Amino acid sequence: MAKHLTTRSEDYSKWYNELVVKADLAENSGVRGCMVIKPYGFAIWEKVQAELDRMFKETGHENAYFPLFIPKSYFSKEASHVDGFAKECAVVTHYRLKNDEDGKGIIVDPEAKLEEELIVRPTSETIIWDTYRNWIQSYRDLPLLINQWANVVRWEMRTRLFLRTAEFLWQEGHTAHATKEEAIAEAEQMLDVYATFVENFMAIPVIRGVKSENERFAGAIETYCIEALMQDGKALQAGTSHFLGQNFAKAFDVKFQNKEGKTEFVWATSWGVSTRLMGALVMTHSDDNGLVLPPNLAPIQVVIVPIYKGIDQLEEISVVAKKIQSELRSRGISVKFDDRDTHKPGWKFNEYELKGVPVRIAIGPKDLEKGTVEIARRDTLEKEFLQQADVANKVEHLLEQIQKNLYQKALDFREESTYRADSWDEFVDIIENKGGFVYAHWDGTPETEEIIKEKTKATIRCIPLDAKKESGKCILTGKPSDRRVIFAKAY
RNA sequence: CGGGAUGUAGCGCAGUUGGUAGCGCACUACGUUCGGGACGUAGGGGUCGCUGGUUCGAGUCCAGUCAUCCCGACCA
Repeated sequence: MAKHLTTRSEDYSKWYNELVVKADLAENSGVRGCMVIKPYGFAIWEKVQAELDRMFKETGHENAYFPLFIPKSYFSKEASHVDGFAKECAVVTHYRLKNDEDGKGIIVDPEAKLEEELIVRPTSETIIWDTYRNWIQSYRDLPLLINQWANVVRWEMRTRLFLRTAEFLWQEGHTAHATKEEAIAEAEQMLDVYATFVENFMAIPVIRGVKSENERFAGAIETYCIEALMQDGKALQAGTSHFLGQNFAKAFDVKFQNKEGKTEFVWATSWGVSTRLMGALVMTHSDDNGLVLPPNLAPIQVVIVPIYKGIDQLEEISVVAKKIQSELRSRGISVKFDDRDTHKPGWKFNEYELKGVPVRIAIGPKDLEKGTVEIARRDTLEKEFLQQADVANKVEHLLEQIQKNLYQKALDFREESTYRADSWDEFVDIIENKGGFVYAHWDGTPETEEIIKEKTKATIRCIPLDAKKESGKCILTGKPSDRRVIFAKAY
């Protein structure tokens, strides 16, 4: 499983196994790439949800929920949108089962055919905009700032755990605005929310940019994105925010009266991040010992492992452990005291390393004598002894340090893996032999991008928002270009 | 949908020219252990993906079928 997810040295299966397994659906079901998220993995996702949700609300958004099923006809209303999703939709055609007359089990009742098929949402633009039509009449109803936490289904030809599963969890924001400027500002603001979250909480450095025409979301005028670089040198799109113009407003006839009494179409945005972020987390930080979780996202930030012989010694150690646990908890740190007597200390050390717990505290008989504990950090695997009285201060500080260190390490890696290419040969050499981000000039045409993709498998990840004007020549065609864009092989 | 591979215990795999279904990990019990995945002893667990064929006899040979994985095309 997950053999595609390789570091330079090893594959990620054991890391993933802590979080997720491939869904064990019935054989012959034909459902590929569904996943079961295990409790430990889901706890991380819940932290992602909680923090993002807080940030959405801080920027004025509200949550709502729309139906899973979308009537087929909704999809015919926005042409480019349906083009983008038509090939990967799960379609509900019947609503009833019955016993097979031959007694061979259950079959779909042919008489229970739906008059209009239902599409399991691959994304909710269509049903949401159809609903918004009735919610918006006046400029006073705007802006409409709504987010939905949901699951969606995309029947991909090929799936990859976390990165591209048939069903995945995500949030999708859909907003309506009175002016173009306001909608663009919203799309940019949400990109900023994503970037801030991913960098500060997930400790994953990202580049903010806009997509080229080829990579743009189906139905969008502009797609803003954050792009991250994984340890194997491939790029991963970590989040997108789209300025949809009036495309959906026109397709679904969503109009409002402005202050002058004139009728106008609204301006729209949509934005989303998914459980793919979990894949990014694994592929950014993990090492050969397992997961490495940034403290801000770790369901368990500190684990205390007692080392003991006999129940008497465990009781003595427990007194110290519980004191430390409550000290740390009073500072808002999540602490697990693992006093199971079913596993040995060495086994536990390995288990929590695999799970990526940022800080481990071990307390044994020697520590009881000396009033110390052993403290180990997951990111560097360094260990040291501390006086018990100093633990709370030290750990609080250490968690901050680990958070920063992980970000810095990832950033350093990205810098080392970022290149500038000025000729075609140079470009091909880097893409094929080194991987990473390549800043290069491009003539701005979809045709050129397509040729580069065919030849090297590299695509334009984004046109960075902070790109400086610089005149140069397209690496493929030699035509003039006024700034560099980022190329990479992507997941 | 093209190209390659694979389906045998919960997981990872072996199974020779056809002859009683195996190994490692995990699991259960008891004992000794416990500062980096302990050890011993005794156990439990399988219609060998499915269907059909050849044969006295099929995990093994043949045909079909289903599914999965990897590489492409498609995509967050």
